[in-house]
Amino acid sequence: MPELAEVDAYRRLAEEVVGRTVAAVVAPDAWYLKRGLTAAGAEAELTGRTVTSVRRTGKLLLLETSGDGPVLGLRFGMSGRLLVDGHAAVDNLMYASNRELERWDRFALVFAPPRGGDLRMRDSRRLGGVELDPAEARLGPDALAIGPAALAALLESGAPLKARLMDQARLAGVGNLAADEILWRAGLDPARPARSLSPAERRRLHRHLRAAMADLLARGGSHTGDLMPARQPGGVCPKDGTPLVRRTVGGRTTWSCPTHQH
DNA sequence: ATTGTGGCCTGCCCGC
DNA sequence: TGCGGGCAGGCCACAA
Repeated sequence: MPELAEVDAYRRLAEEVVGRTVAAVVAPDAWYLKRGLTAAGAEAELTGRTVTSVRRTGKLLLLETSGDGPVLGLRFGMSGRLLVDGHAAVDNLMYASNRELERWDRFALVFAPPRGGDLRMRDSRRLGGVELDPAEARLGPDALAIGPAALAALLESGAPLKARLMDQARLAGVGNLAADEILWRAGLDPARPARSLSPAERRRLHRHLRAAMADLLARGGSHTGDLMPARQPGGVCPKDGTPLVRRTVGGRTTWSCPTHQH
């Protein structure tokens, strides 16, 4: 479930390793290394490099390294957590075990003295991954920064509105929980064709997109939305009390209110 | 090119 | 008490 809100917390945590130099790479899980990367390759490319800055686009966390070193791209999938010096950024992750087991450590940078310490990815379900120099251009604008014109452009499609919001190539950072929250706040039916929105509805969507993402970020997670507590069997709309409807839209479990979402 | 589907992976929870 | 099946969703390969 790490969506934009969680990965941004990871980014802030990862700031603590800026200025530290990689002494060793621990990559015990070959599956976790993507796009041809190997443990030996990661070791060769990263050892001796200093982390110079940390960025985030959508759900992708990026660590820049010194000299002509690679950009390290970290994806967290559903259950990935980030730990720096043994501390986690997010206490409670939905749909993932919150137990702390070292056997779920899939990738780590160990830093050289004097600061030492380490940065670890702990991912029970192994849906995340690590790559060097990820193709950042394949991601759309970040959901916290997208403007109304860019949003209007990505709505030029007959695909379901929700599928469009979750298309990371067009809008980076909105996951399933955030999408439900945004559309619930905006009063829009997730299954509507994206291009069917009127100009007024597009403006409303843009406003709620920005506000909802900022709220989730401030509250500390994509599971902190106002819709979230009702997003379960028997749940009723927190706005009007209508029993929520559960459907699959865009291939994802979708909860929405049949009364106020049109 | 665009859009939709299935599968990856694993822990957890339910019902028997 | 154990076990099997269903479920969660980010992402990618693949099909239409």
